[in-house]
Amino acid sequence: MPHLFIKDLPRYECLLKASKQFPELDPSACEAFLHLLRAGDEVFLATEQNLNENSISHGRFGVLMLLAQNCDEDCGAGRESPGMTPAELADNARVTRATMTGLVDNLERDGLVSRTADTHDRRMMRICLTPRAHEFLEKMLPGHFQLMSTLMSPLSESERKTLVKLLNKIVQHASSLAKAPAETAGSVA
Amino acid sequence: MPHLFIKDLPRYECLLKASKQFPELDPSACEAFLHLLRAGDEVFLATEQNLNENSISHGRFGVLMLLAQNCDEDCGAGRESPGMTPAELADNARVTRATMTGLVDNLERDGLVSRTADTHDRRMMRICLTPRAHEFLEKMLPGHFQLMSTLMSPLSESERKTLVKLLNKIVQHASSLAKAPAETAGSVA
DNA sequence: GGCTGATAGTTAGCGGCCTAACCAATTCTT
DNA sequence: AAGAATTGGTTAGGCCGCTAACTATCAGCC
Repeated sequence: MPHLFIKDLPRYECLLKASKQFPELDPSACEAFLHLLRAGDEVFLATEQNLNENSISHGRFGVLMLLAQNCDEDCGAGRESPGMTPAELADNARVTRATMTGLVDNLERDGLVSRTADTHDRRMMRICLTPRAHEFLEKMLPGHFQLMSTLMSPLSESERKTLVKLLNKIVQHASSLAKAPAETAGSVA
Repeated sequence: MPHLFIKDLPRYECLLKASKQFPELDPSACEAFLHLLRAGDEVFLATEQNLNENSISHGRFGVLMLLAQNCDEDCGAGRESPGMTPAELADNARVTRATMTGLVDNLERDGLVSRTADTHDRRMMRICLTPRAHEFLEKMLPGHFQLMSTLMSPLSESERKTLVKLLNKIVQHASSLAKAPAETAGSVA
């Protein structure tokens, strides 16, 4: 399931050569793009491996984290019903509701979440963490956080700040592209 | 299919707060980690959307690119049989052979690649691009390269170099972790 | 020549991602 | 109050990852 379908990134000379054939190919942009995908993949796969050793998928783990976070913070803030709805979960996890149905199905089957009908709006369901899920998170989260620290350990504090700054520039531009794709892409060409 | 299952990244204060509860959580590492996943996702999704408009998936596109590259370069270098084997493709694309079988199945069904038996070793297949695939790539690659340029346009040349340098540090460390996970993780703790 | 083991490719089955289509319940409109 | 539009959740079917098990072919060794 990697994002980047290449084992060995092309050398810069190859990109230069390819840019002769395709004038649209900007070698330094291409290089940065490929390295970004590669790095994202690499750290993703590292954490996924860790999650798999705890017998959970990245998707299901994400749902548990969302529930843990929103339970802790919003319950105190005066929410009437506990947990979250599948629609909220899907929205926050950036997947479709259909996908969330499947994730919740499997989490429920494994006894990590519970589905209960909302009392006020009978269309809605409330998804809540079970005690078992809390135990599970308590046990595996330290290792997960440790791994994130280890993965980022080669960078100093100031390097991390620089990295975040550069990545933010890309993300902000990309998300503005997503809203008006045709015009922006055309104007740059 | 995002790598990062969170719509809104947590603010730094939240990470600080969480680090009180979990001493293993290094807020700046966590922040860098999340931003890296987010940025990788964002550019990946942007290109995927572009590929989908050309009615091809990222996985299949990767296979076509591998074939296009290895045809051009290795045919001249004195390879006896044209194309690549499924095993070579799977290895280079970082997926299993079973996955590659499926990808080639669909590409063959769509008339973009051909499967022929190797004459020397009857266990092997040779996968080749069809003329239709060459046409297809000619038509859609300029837009793909253009999009990569656009996505990286917010960064200057020197910023791109810095980004690549930082990402390389992470990747090199991560891949060394992958070979000896237990010891390295332990020693850093 | 005929075992044994390694290698290439496929198949079967599962998880998780998607879209499209579908009901049930709510809300808006008139 | 009754029909229309919206919203929440699920289902069905497809693609694409994976592992495990299988067949066919090749290579080595007695």
